[in-house]
Formats: sequence, structure tokens, C-alpha cells
Amino acid sequence: MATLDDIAKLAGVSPTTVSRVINNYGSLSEKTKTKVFAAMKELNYQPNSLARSLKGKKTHLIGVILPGVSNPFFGQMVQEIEDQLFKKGFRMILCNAGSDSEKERAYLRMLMANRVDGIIAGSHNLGIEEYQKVGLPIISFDRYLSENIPIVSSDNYHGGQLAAQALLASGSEHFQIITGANRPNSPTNARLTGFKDTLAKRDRTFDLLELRFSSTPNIKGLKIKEMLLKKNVDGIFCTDDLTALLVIQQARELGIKIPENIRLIGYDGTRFIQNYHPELTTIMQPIADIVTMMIDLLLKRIDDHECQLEDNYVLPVKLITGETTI
Amino acid sequence: MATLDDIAKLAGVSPTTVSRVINNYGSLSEKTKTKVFAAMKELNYQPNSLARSLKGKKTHLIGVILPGVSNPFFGQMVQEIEDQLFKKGFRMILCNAGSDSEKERAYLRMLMANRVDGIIAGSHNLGIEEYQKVGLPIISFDRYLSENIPIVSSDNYHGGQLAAQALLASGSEHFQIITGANRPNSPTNARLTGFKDTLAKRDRTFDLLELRFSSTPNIKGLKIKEMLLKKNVDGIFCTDDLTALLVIQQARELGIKIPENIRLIGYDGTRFIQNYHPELTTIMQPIADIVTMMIDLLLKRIDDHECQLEDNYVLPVKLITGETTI
DNA sequence: ATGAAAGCGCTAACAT
DNA sequence: ATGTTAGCGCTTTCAT
Repeated sequence: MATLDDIAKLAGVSPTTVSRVINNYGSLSEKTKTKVFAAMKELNYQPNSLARSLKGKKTHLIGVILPGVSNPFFGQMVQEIEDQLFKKGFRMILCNAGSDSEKERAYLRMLMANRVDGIIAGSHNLGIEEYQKVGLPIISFDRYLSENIPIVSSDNYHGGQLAAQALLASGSEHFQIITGANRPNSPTNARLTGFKDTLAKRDRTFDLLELRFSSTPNIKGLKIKEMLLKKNVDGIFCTDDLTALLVIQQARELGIKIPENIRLIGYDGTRFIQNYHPELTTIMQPIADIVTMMIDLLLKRIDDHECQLEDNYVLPVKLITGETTI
Repeated sequence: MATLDDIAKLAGVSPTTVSRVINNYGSLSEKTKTKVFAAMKELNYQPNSLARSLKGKKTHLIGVILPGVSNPFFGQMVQEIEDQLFKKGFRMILCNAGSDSEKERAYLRMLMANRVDGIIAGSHNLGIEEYQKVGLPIISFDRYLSENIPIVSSDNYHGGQLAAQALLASGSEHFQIITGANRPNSPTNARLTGFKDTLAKRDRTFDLLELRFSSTPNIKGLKIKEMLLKKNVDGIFCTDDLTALLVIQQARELGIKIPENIRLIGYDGTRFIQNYHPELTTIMQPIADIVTMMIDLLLKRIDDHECQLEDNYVLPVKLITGETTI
């Protein structure tokens, strides 16, 4: 692969001059420019960004750590991140941490070794210490990682309120919420709290079903079926849309009609759900805005590592009414 | 951020020795090792992989170019790629090319500039020339890119055959196939050919509806509705599962019963579909095997740029029978 | 068992 | 307007 020196030789100028042409910097005569450009074309030259970055410049690489990308929510988010980063001249190293803390730890080390300019993290396997030690600009999505790491999230509390209001408005009396395992410190818990508080104001209570994030859909389906059979519920709030799909599936098999017998509301409102399951009432997270916010903050921190940022940035959610609530 | 020299000083040895410890190479006394390790811990040292790679070593970076990741098929594929690459000590730079050739071209340049060790490409915006000029190991998924770039794909032709057989077996008489726009040279066309040939053997014909990849689901849905109303079909083959979901949606709205009035079969069989739409009969692509194959070939080429590989690697598909065919 | 020194490809003073 | 040179952090001969 051609180097800057090769170009210099071919064009009959010094390496510096070539560097100047590449970076469009200092004063160059038109002649030299043309010569150099010609040489670059001829050898299909690409400046080695490793060498460049070694000289203390930015790598323009961002590490993105998420639980996984086969889930449509994170799929859409990653797509959005990639798109926005690209427009700003950054590339992304994708890290699917799953629920494996060892892997996440290894990735963190790798990202440091690769001298990424910053990190967007939306996973939650690790303790605080590891993220503190990284010493790189980090922005978190929907998770508390450590002091001084800003969290961007949608308004989970209000989402919970909206869900409760929608179910109340549709005349439900016996409420059920289905969540993932609730981690301490996770902003996601606010969905539950918002739901609970709103019901409490009307003196209503509800049952809670926790399904571990790591359970397979089959297992989740089974637990849902069990719940559906045992309890007399008529208003269900799932804190993610995929679980809501499982409820629809199980209800259909049991001959339970939605929304006649049960009203159902999900959470996330990805483009995927809007396109392929428009029947589902859900709370939409503003993924594009979340990503814009995260990237904005991250780039600020990259420009100035010391810049002060808020602890929390909360973006508004929206109720999308489908046919699963009346 | 600490450098190798910092460690050397702190440990009271030469940089060379530190390098030896890091790479576990040459002969070291236990004492020195311990000292050096201690120094590394103390400064939370991570070797700068940029500097390492500059010295001619591999970057352990792989570029992955795909149309996008919000589609569950590519989502699952990316997840699989990431997972397998990680286990072999590689990272991945994710490039969503969409249907934007300028972006794909820019990414190709970036990947060269970043000196990735190799590329996995599954997009199809670009002409042959650009991929030829890259001069990096490349493996393609399901697309013809250029001479000497191996293509890994599932057995599209056989998939088409299976689909036809399933519809025939379920007693359909009037066939419809719904595909994306058919590009020349795309292995995907074979799905159509396999379907056609199998029907032809039984003296059956079929209608073709082409939906551009770039159309929104709403538009696709509209065209499907139109088709459903106008034609008298009772056996539909969609060359991807998402389109099949759209057919289910439209049929439901029109009061057409599946499988009573129409039999339906999709293509891809992602884990997502298997979990959330088990009712859909579909042809499953062996994503994990495809990825294993691609990575295997890519690493071979990375080890030896000249190594000879086949032009095509075709992996078997499987019929998954749901309730949309009887 | 350890160290000195050159060099990977580039950029940035500092000349001229 | 262009060139010389040193150095980014590491690996790798070649010495000792």
C-alpha cells in the first residue's frame, strides 16, 4: 500500500508538501497540487490514519457498547448512531456486550487500546469502578454508570404515567405490569414508578410480573400464559414492545380477545413495531433525538474533556394509540 | 494516558523489556516480569494498538458493510459476526451503506485509511471497479462484487424450490411471488428461478410483484392490498419474511383467511420471526453457518492474501413449517 | 537476561 | 512556496 513518501517521490516533491496538499494547509502552488493529486490518483493512495492518529490527532473512532443489535430497538438505535456519526466524520466500533460482564470489560480495554475518541454505552453489566478508570469521554444511554457520566434517556416516568392513563381511560380495572428484572439505579425503573403512582392516585393497585432479560421468548411466553390463566387481569402494561407481542400471541392461543377482554400497551415504539404491528398501543421513545443528544454531548466532551455537563438529559415520550387499547 | 516508556521508567527497565513482557516473548526473569506487571497495573496501562499496527502488525479491525441493521435479518447477522469476530480477537467497524453508493464509496476509503485487516460486504450499491481497487481481503455475502471475491450465500435456488413445493403440497393453484427489485448478477434471483422451475415442472405459472427495497412498508402494503383485491391468488411466496408479515396484515384487514383462502410462505427465518411469528411458514437461512464460513475465509485471506478460494460457497436452507401453509 | 537504536507513516515546528 | 528534521508509541534486529 502506497505511503506518503511514495507519493512525494513520484511527484518529485518533499513529504511535507504532500502532507500539505492532503490537509489543504499552508501555501501551495497550483502546479504542485496538480502533480501531487495526480500521483495520489495513480497509486490509489489513502493516508494511513493510524500514523496520523499516532501523532496525537483524533482517531475519529467511537466505541458503541450495547446489549445487542438483534433486538429491533437497539437495531434502530445503532443504525441511527451510525448514521449521525458518519455525517460528522466518525466511525463506530460496535460492541455487543450481551449480558456478559467479562466481555464488556474486555471491550473497554480494547477501546482504550484502540484510542477511540469516546464511548457511547447502553449496557449494564459492570460496576462503577471500571467505567471510572477508562478516562475517556463517555455518554450513557438509560443507565447509571458512574459519577460525571451523563445519562441520556427518554422520560421513563412520564411513559409509565401515560401507560396507566391509557389503560384507565380504556376502562380497565385489574392491572398487570410486565417488566424486565429491575436493577437498582436504572432509569428504566421509573416506568414502573410512573405507572404505580398514577394508579395510586386513583386508588388502584396492580400485579407485577418480572421476566429476566436473559430468558428466551419461549420461557417468557410460558410465564405470560400462566399469568393469563391464573389471574383476572384486564389491563396490561409491558415495559417493552416485544413482550407485548408475546402477550398478544398467548392471548390469541387462549382465545382471549384484545381489546375486548384485555387492554394492552407496550413500550418503545420502534419503526419496526409501527410498521409491522400498528395495532399495538405503545409509548414511543424518541430514538433519533436521544442519539442526537448523546452524540452532541459526546463530541463536546471530546473537544473539551473537562467541560461540565448535566447528569441527566430526559427526552419526551409519546403515546401512540393502536387497537389494543380502545 | 500512560505509554510504554512510562512503564519502563517506573519499573526501572528498558522499553524493550516492557515490550517483551507485554508480548510474552524472549527470556525474562520472574523479578522483572513482576515489576513490570506492577507498573502496568499502577498506571492502568493499555498498549497503544495504533502504534503497534503502525509497525506493520495487523490492526485486528474488520470492516462490515451492510445495507442496515434495523432489519432483523441483518441485525441477527451483525450480532453473529460481532460475536464470532470477538472470540477470534477482532473488532468490527460497522458500516450501514443503506442504498447510498456515495456513502459506501466513502466507507471503503475510510476502511482502507484505517488499515482494516479485511472486509465483509453484503451491500450492493457499487460497481465492480471500486471493490477491485481496494486491495484488501474481502468476502461477500449474497452479492457478486468482483472477480476473485468469494460469495457466501444460502442455497437460494433450493429455497425457491422448497417454497414452491410447500405451496403445491398445500393445494394452491394460483401463484404469486413477491420479490424485491431483481438486480442482475445477484444470487438472490435464484430464489425466483428455483420457484419458477419447480412450478414449471408441474405446468404451473405465477404472477410477479416487484417491490423496491427502498419503498416504505406502507407503500408495500398498499401494493399488496391492490394485488390481493385484483387477483385471484391462493399461494404466495415472499422472498423475505417482513413482506410476508405485510401480506398477513393486509389479508386480515380484507377478511381473507390464511391458510384457508391463501397459503403463504416467507424467506429468512430469523430468530426474531421464529420467536414472534412462529405461525409463518418460511425458508430459514443458516445465518450462523454463513457467518462462520465468511469469517473463516476472510481470516484465511488475511493470513495469506494470495490463497486461492472458490468463487461460491452455498449453504443449505431449511423449510420451517408454520400455520400459514397447511 | 537485558538494552540501544532504527524505523513504521505521518505531522509540525523550524528553516530557507 | 517548499524542504529538513524530530518525534508520536511501539516492535525488532543486533549487541552485550
